[in-house]
Amino acid sequence: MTTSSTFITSEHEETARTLKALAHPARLAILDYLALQRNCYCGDLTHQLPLAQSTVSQHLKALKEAQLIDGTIEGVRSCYCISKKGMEMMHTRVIPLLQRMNTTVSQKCC
Amino acid sequence: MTTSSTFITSEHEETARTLKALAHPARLAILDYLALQRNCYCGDLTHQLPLAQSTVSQHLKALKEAQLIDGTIEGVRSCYCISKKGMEMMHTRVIPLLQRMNTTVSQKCC
DNA sequence: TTTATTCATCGTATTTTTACGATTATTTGA
DNA sequence: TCAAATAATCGTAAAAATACGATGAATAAA
Repeated sequence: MTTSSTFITSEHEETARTLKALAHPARLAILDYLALQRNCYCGDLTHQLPLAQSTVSQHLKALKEAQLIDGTIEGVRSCYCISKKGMEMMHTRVIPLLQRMNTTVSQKCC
Repeated sequence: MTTSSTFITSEHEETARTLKALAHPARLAILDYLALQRNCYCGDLTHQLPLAQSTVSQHLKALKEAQLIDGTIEGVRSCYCISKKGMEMMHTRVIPLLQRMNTTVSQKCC
């Protein structure tokens, strides 16, 4: 399903990619933690989450590929934080799309 | 991953379920169409989307189970529309969670 | 009554996601 | 130099998502 028709736009495809990266309880928890703590290491998350280190690393990779977080190597560790660019995208693309679904809904329609 | 720890809250799990239902280009397109048209039948969508009728029906089911749309049988057809209740949940749960990720982001942090 | 229309559901194949342990690479500390 | 710590990556197994055609159930039209 990468076939973009006029009905399914590139906006739908791009937004769906971002939403897919967000759509996991562990990844939401990681983002919430980062929002609160400003930044953290992979190990911090591995201690908090009921998941193996390799799984946490994998979730971080997914968030990074979706440009929702940034990661920097600090010696032997990796420091992660919420991506400013990703948050901009969230406010310019994702949230507006979700909000415009509300426009014509006034009462029961069918 | 249904193990709710103190780190992964029920809010994260519930919101992830909603986001997962949203995280597909065809489903976003359906919701966008419903927001514009107010309501439509399964057949309308099947004509528009590059997908088989059974697949469209399956996507509609996913949206319905996530309480994002309502469906009513009208004779031989099924009429779908955006769920008022689902939109309320979007504004009280989903969007606030996405927005609070932005709070502590001011500049590059790692 | 018979036929056509519409849509949900079933069965199934394929792909993707999720999770884990093991391994590897890098860096720090002894 | 050698051992420990940290995190990424690899290989892999299991589960979930996605898509399709075929079928079935219900209604409407002939």
